[in-house]
Amino acid sequence: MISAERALDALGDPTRRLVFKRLREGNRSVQEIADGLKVSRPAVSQHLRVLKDAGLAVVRIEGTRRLYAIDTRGLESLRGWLDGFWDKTLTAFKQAAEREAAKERRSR
Amino acid sequence: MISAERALDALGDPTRRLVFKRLREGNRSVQEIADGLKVSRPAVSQHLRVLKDAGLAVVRIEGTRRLYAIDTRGLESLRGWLDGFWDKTLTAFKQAAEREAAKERRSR
DNA sequence: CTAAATCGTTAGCCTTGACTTACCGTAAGC
DNA sequence: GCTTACGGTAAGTCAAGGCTAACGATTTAG
Repeated sequence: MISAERALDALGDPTRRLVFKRLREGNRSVQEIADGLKVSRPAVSQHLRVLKDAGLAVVRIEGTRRLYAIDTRGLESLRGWLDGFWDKTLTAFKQAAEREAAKERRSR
Repeated sequence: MISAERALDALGDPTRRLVFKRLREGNRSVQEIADGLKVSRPAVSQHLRVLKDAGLAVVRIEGTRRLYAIDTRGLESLRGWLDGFWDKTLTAFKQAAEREAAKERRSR
């Protein structure tokens, strides 16, 4: 099971989001991902590890290269978290509105 | 305009997520939110400021109390970011698959 | 078999930011 | 007026983690 909270923690860093966005361009090596970014290759490597542990990235080893790509399970987990949060927010709003209405009736 | 990146930064902290979740219970004062959490009231106050700046919370002043609630605009921004990311990921996947297919045809 | 390329890992530095304590302003109640 | 409750802000501490530099393992090329 992939934790949405882990994914949120992972995406809470701006540089890591840049790395994550570059994963959309398909299977890329660490070097390719690091090029164009302002941080060193080891930094990118560490960010990729966090993304992988959070279920947001997958690796495929090809010779000495490691090709990273997006793991859609992390995105699905995030979407689920967001949907659930949205639902609970709406029901809470509805209940609050009903309480307000009841209070109105009592005071009238 | 509300930035989804700001929202992601804000939700990248576990304690802040706890504060955010408590906002679903309706209009709550800072003291009420802090009760049940393991951090002090000023800490909660700072978290609320970050959430507010990120478009995830709104305040309503009532006497000496400030009632915080969820700002749905932040959630909508997040959802938009996630949907856009999902779309671009899929199209990138599709393009990659087409490139793979073209390579297959060439090698045959 | 040697050399180069690729990437992970570790150590250490240093910045960021989460937290507490203390203080101050403000609004309501006596 | 005075007091009490509520909450934002400042100052300071401290741990988390992001970064670089150096090293090591593995694979491919020649």
